[in-house]
Amino acid sequence: MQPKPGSADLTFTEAARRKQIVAAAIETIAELGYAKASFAQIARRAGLSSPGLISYHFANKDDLIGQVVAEVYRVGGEVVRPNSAAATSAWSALRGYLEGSLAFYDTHRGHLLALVRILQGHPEALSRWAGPRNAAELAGLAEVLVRGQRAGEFREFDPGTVAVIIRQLLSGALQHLLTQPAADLTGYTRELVTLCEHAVAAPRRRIKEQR
Amino acid sequence: MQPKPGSADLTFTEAARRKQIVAAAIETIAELGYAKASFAQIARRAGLSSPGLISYHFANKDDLIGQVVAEVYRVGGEVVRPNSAAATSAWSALRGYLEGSLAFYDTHRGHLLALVRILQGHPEALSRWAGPRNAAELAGLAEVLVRGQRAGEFREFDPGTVAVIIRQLLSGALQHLLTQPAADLTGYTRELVTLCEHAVAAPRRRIKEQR
Amino acid sequence: MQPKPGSADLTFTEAARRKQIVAAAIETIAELGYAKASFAQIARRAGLSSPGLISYHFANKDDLIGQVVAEVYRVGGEVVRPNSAAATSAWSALRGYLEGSLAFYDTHRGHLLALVRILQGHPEALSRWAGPRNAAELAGLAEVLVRGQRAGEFREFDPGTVAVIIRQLLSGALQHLLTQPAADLTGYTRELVTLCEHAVAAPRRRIKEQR
Amino acid sequence: MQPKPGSADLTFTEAARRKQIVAAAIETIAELGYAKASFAQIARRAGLSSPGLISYHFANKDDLIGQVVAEVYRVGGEVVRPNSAAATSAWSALRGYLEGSLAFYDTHRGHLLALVRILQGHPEALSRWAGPRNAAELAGLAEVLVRGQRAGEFREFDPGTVAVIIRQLLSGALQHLLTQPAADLTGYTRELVTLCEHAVAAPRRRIKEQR
DNA sequence: GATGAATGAGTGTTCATTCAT
DNA sequence: CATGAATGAACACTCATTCAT
Repeated sequence: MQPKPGSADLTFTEAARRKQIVAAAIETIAELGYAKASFAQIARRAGLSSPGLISYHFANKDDLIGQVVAEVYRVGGEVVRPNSAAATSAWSALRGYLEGSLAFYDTHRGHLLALVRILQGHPEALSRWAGPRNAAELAGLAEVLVRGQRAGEFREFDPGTVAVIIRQLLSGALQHLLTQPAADLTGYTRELVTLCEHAVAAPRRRIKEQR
Repeated sequence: MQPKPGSADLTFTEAARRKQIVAAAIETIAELGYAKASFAQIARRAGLSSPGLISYHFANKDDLIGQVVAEVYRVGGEVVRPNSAAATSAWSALRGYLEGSLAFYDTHRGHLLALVRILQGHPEALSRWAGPRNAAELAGLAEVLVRGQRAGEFREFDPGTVAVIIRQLLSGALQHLLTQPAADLTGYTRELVTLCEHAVAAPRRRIKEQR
Repeated sequence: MQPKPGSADLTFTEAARRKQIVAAAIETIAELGYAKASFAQIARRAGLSSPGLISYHFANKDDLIGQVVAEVYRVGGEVVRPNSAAATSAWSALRGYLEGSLAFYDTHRGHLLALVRILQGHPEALSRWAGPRNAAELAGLAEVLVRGQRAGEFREFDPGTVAVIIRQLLSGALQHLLTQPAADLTGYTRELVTLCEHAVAAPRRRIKEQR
Repeated sequence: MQPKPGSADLTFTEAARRKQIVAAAIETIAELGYAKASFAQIARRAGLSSPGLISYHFANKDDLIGQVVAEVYRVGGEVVRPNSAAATSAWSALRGYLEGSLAFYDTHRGHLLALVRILQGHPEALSRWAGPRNAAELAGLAEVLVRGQRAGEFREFDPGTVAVIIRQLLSGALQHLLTQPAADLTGYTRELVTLCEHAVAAPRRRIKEQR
């Protein structure tokens, strides 16, 4: 009945409408929370004449929400990736990833607020949409850690687990940012980066004095 | 109209029913998420004849949810506190807090899943119920950090910020646990504790070689 | 199941309870309006342990409300009747009835507020409870009017109709009193009595035979 | 969300539906009383598929009820105004107002029954919807009375109070009409008009014998 | 493609009434 | 006689979704 998301056969206006609706959905969810982001509200923000139009362009509410999640990850990937890709040492890659992520959180609060609220409000959002993407991100991060260990930059630890922990430090930072919008981001970033450095760094030339 | 939560003057059956309903609410929210945890669902799980019975025992949905939050924090306090109270050094107190929290997360996944979903789904849950409690917990944690710094156990850092970060490491661990129920908790705990140790420990006898 | 209102076989405590509940019902309805006067509210004001007790003593909500109406009319009859019974001329009887009614309205605002709210809120209250009583009152009033016409005190008019109109002047006055509690009752009474006098008095020839 | 009552931008079907629902509400309230006039009952009478449709067209129950009140006053104004506007003398204006009102009451019993029941059943109906309109009507009536007094048509009295009393005579007549649908309206009207005439008329050609 | 009217299941909450104790 | 727990129908209101035009 509706045009399906098979991205190939979308009219131009189709695609534009979908983008417009996704953007309105992000704005709405960020503003009202997931639970109160009804089609009516989203349609109002998108300047649509009726909530029915959303149903016309998306198969489901889940379909729309899935697109929203995809959009946020897409933008995030675009922004953060170059930040760590250019790095030479593992630590500078890690640092780039941390700082890039935090900067992205700061400049795209609306997107991330929407994402967080979806992940919180939709019981299956995590497993359906975020899970795989997070796994990929985690894998990339773990790879950097392994590289750092091999290069002697990082101490011994289980790279998978530590990757998870670092990832969660970032989630925590995001939470902090969204909850306390006035927080001192620069100071927070510095403290977090330093903490990570201490947490993973190999004891420099100090093997004998190890406790 | 309804018997109010002034815990003093509750009938025995009243108290039992309330406990039963709170338990069913925890179960339901853990299973379905906050948004879909309707009185109808909770009543079904509690074996009640009608959703109206919940309204009979609780003034509000918020009243019930508040009781759920209180219950989770109550249990958590009971389990975690002794773990760090007995400690002598700041580091062993911190370690006890970390390990105790993680153990509690592990043994009470349902409770914590419900709590997390409430904090995510209810727009005022954080400010109304969790905020004060978290602040108290953070203050206690910061105090331990300061104690450690004075005793020379911990390096120099801003205790408030690092307390926030450590708190978020625990939230992250909880998230991990709830998301990946099959994860190796023992390994994860060990890694997290080690990471924290490196993150906060003072460089022993290495003041001169400081970066 | 319940003791029926057949007033004969009531225990002493039974009767006392019923009076108490009726009084609480009057108070509640006057205060909250008919629609919000739930058994729970009435029971609270009566100091009863449960709304169920009202159901125990009255067959129905309608049963209770009927008793409330009866009580108000009973008190009203007791207060107003002597006021006009002692009169000699028809006009003084009429005047006594008017002034007595208004005085009763003034001193028993709670009772009358409850009565009015019942008559307004209960779709069948008028036909079931108030209708017959009003008819009786009207008949008495018409009788006075006829007496006055025969005595040459009153002009020619249809006694039944004018009785209705005078009755409604009183309803109007009551409405006024309940709506504007600060109104000047004395002035209002004087104006109303004068108006009635002009409205029914026989033309001229009365300058000499003035009341 | 819903089309708002800004009567300008209503679709044709919108307007029709709203009229239909208002009409059904009037019918329902007249029949069942305000308290039992649920959306379900109104929807049934309007032939709607679900109560939800009413919520779709009106923001609130109060919104709907407000429209009902407005409608009744609108119709009433249309019918009664011309009746007294054409008058030359104060008395003929007053008479026109009385007769016009009574005629309107007679031909629109359903509308007025609904209005009365709303004013009685809704705790804020009077202050919110009827109060201002009644005040305006009273002011107009008092003006006529003053005019009559200045012209020597009416005796001395407090115009405000007598306006209230006359207004209440009409309310009383309405009450009578609604309560006793079989009553002889013509006779009643004649009697009421005569009574008012006597009640307010200046003693004719007896200026010298003035009390 | 787009519109707006409609649908119907679902929400939390209230309340008279019942009944075992 | 009295209690308090329980019941279930009813309430206004919300919302994703459908569909004729």
